[in-house]
Amino acid sequence: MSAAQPLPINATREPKFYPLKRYLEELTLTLPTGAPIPPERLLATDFATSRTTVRQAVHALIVEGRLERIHGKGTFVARPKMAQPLTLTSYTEDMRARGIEPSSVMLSIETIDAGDDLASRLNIDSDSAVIVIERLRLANGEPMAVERSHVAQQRFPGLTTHLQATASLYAVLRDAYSVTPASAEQTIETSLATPVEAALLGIDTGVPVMLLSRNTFDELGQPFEWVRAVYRGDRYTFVAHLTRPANATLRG
Amino acid sequence: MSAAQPLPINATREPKFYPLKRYLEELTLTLPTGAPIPPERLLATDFATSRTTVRQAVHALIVEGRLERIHGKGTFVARPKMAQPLTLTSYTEDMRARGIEPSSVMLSIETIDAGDDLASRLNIDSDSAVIVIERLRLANGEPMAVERSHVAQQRFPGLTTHLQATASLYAVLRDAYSVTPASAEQTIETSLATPVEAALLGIDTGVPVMLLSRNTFDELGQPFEWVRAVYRGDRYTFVAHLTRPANATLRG
DNA sequence: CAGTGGTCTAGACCACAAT
DNA sequence: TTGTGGTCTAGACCACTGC
Repeated sequence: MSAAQPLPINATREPKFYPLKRYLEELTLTLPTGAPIPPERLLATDFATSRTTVRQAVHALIVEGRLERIHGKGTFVARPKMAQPLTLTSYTEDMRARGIEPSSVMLSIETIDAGDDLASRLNIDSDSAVIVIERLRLANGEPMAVERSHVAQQRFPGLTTHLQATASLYAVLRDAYSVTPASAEQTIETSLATPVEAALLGIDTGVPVMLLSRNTFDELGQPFEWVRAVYRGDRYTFVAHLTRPANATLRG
Repeated sequence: MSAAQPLPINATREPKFYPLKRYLEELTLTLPTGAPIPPERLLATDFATSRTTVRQAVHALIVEGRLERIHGKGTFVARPKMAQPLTLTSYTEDMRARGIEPSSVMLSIETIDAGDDLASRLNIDSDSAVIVIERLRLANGEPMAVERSHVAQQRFPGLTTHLQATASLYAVLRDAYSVTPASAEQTIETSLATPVEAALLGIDTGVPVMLLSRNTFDELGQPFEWVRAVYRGDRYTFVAHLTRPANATLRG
């Protein structure tokens, strides 16, 4: 750990929408879930500002999961976020454990050429065929994530047919191919919803989302799946339980 | 896993800034890091749109870490993101391991009353004193995160004095109090930078950030620290290595 | 000084909901 | 039809950089 450094910190210029945002934030604390806040045009005149500025404040609270807009109806106090643990238990298990009814919608199953990137992630040849399974994940009927799983076709022959019967990929892999996930390497970063993702998740284009990328390994340490999933940033919190690596030095 | 459900998916209406965003995204791939893109006013006339719309496209790419704006100079191609592993190794260790020079700036040390929330997180009384340590984390001199650590004063008497000598909290806890982190529970969610956070991190108010909240436990399972940190969403990716819980059922 | 990004405004017009 | 949110515009004015 180095000592203090010259600090290039700028002055704090508070944007004009910020006081309004704080006002609305407090309002959401006093109002019950589902209660409407005043219309944008009224807030604009009341706070002597433009509607654009009002919308900035409202937008910030929507991204933070405090407000919800309904086109033509109004803007309302939203329900609190859900938590998603960072474990290798399944989406179904995790949701059930917290009393949420999970479901999935199969959006598409297609076969593509691996290409260099997918080939190295799945440890296969670049010209191998890869099955791409796209699913929408829901919790209590509300869209939560769009998930795209990639597996090697040569390793799971007939997988597409098996998936006609069950939507559960991991159940098929376990029952038909005796493959179970043993470990995974996962990254999480912020991203912005594309128009397609936004439409599927029922959010606006360009709002912040959590981009999850996971490489899943079997008991032999072989990668058998690569997943790229987009989670709603306004409805999800990821939770991780950490333990110390055996050889770690701790100085943080 | 439930079967398919009625799909409430809206039509994909692509916003006007999206084609321009794609154009600029490709441009960042052909240009080297640090190269400027055309000025906003020029892009507006070239693409027959308003400057507001141009700024939306540029903003999206800034949030994604592809572009960087410098006031009065221009907009430039940014460097790629860094990765932050989700482990209990220290910030210093993690950064050094990937060839990045870490540093910290102590922003403030103060003592406050615990209150109900902090009391339950640290397993102390509500009227106990809590030491709050706020630090700015940097990598190669660039601000990466603002971290606020909370520890019980009664457990670490004289901590404030110890911290005058070293900025490293974990080193002091280990050397002076024989406390080492054994496990932690951590959550990650998206948030928006407040004006203060934005000023410290050198980003704009309201851009997406990663909000990390961590409760750290010692070898006896006692919580000794609660941390709340804000990481730049445009510069960071969190990485987690997962292994399967012994009793987990896997059906995902 | 000219050129760049930063902020904010007033308003037009569209899309959707409720009546 | 009225009232709500959704999108986009043209432009004013400010702040900063570099000459």
